[in-house]
Amino acid sequence: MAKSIIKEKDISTEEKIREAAQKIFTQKGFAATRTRDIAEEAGINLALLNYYFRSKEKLFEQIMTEKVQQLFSVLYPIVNDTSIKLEKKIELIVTNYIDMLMANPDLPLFVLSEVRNNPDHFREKMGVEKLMKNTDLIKQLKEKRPDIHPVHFMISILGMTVFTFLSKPIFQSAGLITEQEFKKLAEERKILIPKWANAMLKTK
Amino acid sequence: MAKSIIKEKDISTEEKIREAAQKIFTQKGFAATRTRDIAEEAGINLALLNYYFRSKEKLFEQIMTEKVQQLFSVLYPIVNDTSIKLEKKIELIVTNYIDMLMANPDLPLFVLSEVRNNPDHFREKMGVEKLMKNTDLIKQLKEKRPDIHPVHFMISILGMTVFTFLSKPIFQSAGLITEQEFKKLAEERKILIPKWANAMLKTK
DNA sequence: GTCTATAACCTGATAGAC
DNA sequence: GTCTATCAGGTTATAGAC
Repeated sequence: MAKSIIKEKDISTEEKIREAAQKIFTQKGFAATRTRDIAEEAGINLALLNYYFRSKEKLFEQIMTEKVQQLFSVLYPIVNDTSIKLEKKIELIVTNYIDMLMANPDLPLFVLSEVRNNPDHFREKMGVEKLMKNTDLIKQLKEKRPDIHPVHFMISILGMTVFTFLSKPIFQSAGLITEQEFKKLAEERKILIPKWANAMLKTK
Repeated sequence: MAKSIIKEKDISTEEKIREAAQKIFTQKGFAATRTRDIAEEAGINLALLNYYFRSKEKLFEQIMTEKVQQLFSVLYPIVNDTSIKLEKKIELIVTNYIDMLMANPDLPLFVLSEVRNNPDHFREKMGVEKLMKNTDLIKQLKEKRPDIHPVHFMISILGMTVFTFLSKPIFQSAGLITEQEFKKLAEERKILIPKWANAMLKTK
């Protein structure tokens, strides 16, 4: 009973550091991040970071593993659900992914960059195989279009979805789009991309 | 006449440094790159780098400007050629872009990362407006599909094209694709993406 | 657990000899 | 122009007081 007295808003120091690290690491990447920035963002002292996580590398590893999971876990429940037909699967993937990326716009660039800098290190952690090898989605794609390698559809659907967020800074810094307009654009793409994907599946 | 005696292979020290810098910067980004790495790659001494370029920042700026140009200049001649009809324009954009990215696979991630880290700094240098504002391509897209904002098509076509190379390290590190298979895949996409883009233009 | 002070190290840049 | 040696500044990590 005594334990329940602890207020919910009292997040532990460890958690404060973790959240600050998430923010800074995903924004600037490993190399450009200074542990001082994380400490300041967390509102604690630099020494505490090493007290809880031992090193910048160790802290980064935790965050990175978490973020990689976040990037892929949206897809796991969908790609293997045999009760959902192909068209609906694509729609779910796109809408769920756009929602997730609206909340975490820095995620793709962060993961792509850090994986590129250290490819073998994240081999097991990503579990792309669980997305691409023998899933129900892949089976459905092969059945519908035996003439085209399913990876082509995956790259195209995810490309149309993710590149929306990757190219955002380019369009924004060129003054071609406001934050408001981007939101509208992203919402529109929830409808457009599945429609287009279906058209792609039918092209002769 | 005397000048022609100089052998072609005698590239200047300045050029050696520039080429080494290109390689390392595009591979690792500004923050993760050490001037010592560049010097070593160029086969010269660290001091020479500062002798020729004054600072890491100045050297980076030169490379970055060059690389941004490289990334966009493929598109300029195509998007404004009024003698090429829409379908052919799309085909040219995709094939030229894939060829350029085959030779420079690190380019997109490098530019996207550095632009994000320093958005306002590259505003003028990129000239995305020259690609998106009042070009013949945009005009043709608007004419064909007045109901859909042309930026939707641009993001989708470039997304399908560029994401092929952005996701390459992911698929590779997962052991899902070899270098050989990737080459074949990229070649196939030169045909597939324009075909799909045309299908997208026709979807009701 | 949390802080201040500092050690140990790394990196960009320069001085000065050749 | 090119090198070696070194400085100056910044960053991670730790020691030690509270």
